[in-house]
Order: sequence, then structure tokens, then C-alpha cells
Amino acid sequence: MATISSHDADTCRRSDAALTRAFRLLGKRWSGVVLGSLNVGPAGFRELSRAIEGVSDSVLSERLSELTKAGLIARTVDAGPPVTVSYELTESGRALMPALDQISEWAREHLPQE
Amino acid sequence: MATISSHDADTCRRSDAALTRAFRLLGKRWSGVVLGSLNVGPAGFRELSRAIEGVSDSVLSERLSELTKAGLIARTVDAGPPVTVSYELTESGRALMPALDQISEWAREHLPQE
DNA sequence: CATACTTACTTCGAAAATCAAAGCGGCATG
DNA sequence: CATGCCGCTTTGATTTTCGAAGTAAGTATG
Repeated sequence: MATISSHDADTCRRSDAALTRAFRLLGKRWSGVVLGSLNVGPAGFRELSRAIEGVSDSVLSERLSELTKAGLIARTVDAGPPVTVSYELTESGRALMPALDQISEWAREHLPQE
Repeated sequence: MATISSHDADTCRRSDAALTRAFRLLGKRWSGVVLGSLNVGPAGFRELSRAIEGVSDSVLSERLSELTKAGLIARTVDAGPPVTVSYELTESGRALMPALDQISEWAREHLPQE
């Protein structure tokens, strides 16, 4: 007797496609922290590099590109002189902040310091 | 006039220590997705490996160890026979789920499919 | 008993991601 | 005009992840 098809017991739903998509971004080193840093307000490259202890310039640069491409942050160039660049959260990026805040709170309660 | 010390304008608060701690775990490939999969209920290694499309056995094994060590999931061995192993969220792990749900919802609204 | 299949991993070599350090062009300051 | 800041990029080493195969133990089939 044929069942409604489209899934066997085995293949059945276990991982959430949306979560998987989210973690294709967030599951990369520093993505989450970069977003959290920008939550405080817009910042320049050097400022972020100094603020986020441990990230290398090359990776920071890559993350900023990825997150910009994904529409979570925006890069703005103010043609000075001197020319300045600043990164800030877009609406999409800001929409993620409640979740990050919750993660932060969770870590305070459930992850040991250092 | 000496200020309260402990921070210059430059070094000043930008990245959240708790968030950084959280993403030392979550900012690794597959961590978030593994947790999300376990949200549905306990599962064995093979079941997870099948459910989470794209993860390799070696990485899954490593993530499960890390997350177990961090106290987010628990590994239980039922000495059969046949012996079976199952992984499930601890209370700490469950406490993170609201945040993951929010991320998933965010992705549904802000990240394109595929 | 032999063969095949399942679970729960581990091991291995290759490919990809990350790191730290140095370099570059532009602009400002002493 | 040397020195320093900014916003990156490049380079080469180290670490992570991948994908496939292997291991050990138990179950099922003939």
C-alpha cells in the first residue's frame, strides 16, 4: 500500500532548512561577533579589528564582504577627504539582534568565563 | 583628572564577551544545525549523520564531543544488546533553543532559499 | 558457518578556511 | 619628509573540514 510518499521514515524531517541556511553564514568564525559589534552602532574597519580581539584583518575583511553580500550589513563610503568607510547593520541585520542578545544572555548563564 | 580607568575611548566596549564565548562553539561548522536537529528529540549518531545533509562523520563526531563537553548535549549508552548510543539536549542545551528558533524564523524571512 | 548489513565511530590524505605578519596607496600631522 | 592612521590585500604557515575507507561489535539471512 503506497503511502503519501515524499518521505520515508528514515529521511524524515530532522534538520531545519532555514536554520541550515542561517548557519551557513553564522557558522563561520567571527560572523556572529562581527554582527554583535555592529549592534552597538556603525564602525570602521580598523575600529572593528581593534574591538574584536583575535580576528585577523583578512578574515574580518572576508566576513564583512559576506555579510554585506547577504544583506545583513551595509558599507558606506564617505568621500572625505579624508575618505572614511563605515559598516552598519541593515534592517535585516537588526532583525537578527534579538536572537543574538538571547544567545549572549544564554552564554552568561550557561558558559563558564574564559 | 583621572577617569575611572580600566578603559580608553579606543579599547572601549564593542564586542560582548559572552557572545564571543557562545560563538566559539556556535561559530563552528554544523554546531548550530546539530543542536537544532536534537531539538526534535534524542537521536543516534547514524540518524544525525543521515538527517544533517552535508556533514561528514568525522566532523559530526567532533561536534558531538565538543557540545557534550560544553554541557549542551548528553551522550547516553544503553548497553543492549544491541548497544545503542543516543544524544539529547541537556537543560543548558534546551535553554538555547528559543534563540535558535528565532534565528530559524529570521532566516525564513531574510535569507533566500537554496 | 559464511556473508552481508547495521551502528558508532576513527583514521587518513587532500582541500579549504583561518591565522599572523607584512605590504600598499592615500591622507594627515609634526 | 618621516611617521602614523586608515582600509584593505597578499603571502605562507597552521588548522579545520571534507570524503572515503576502515574498524569493532552485533544482527539477520541462507
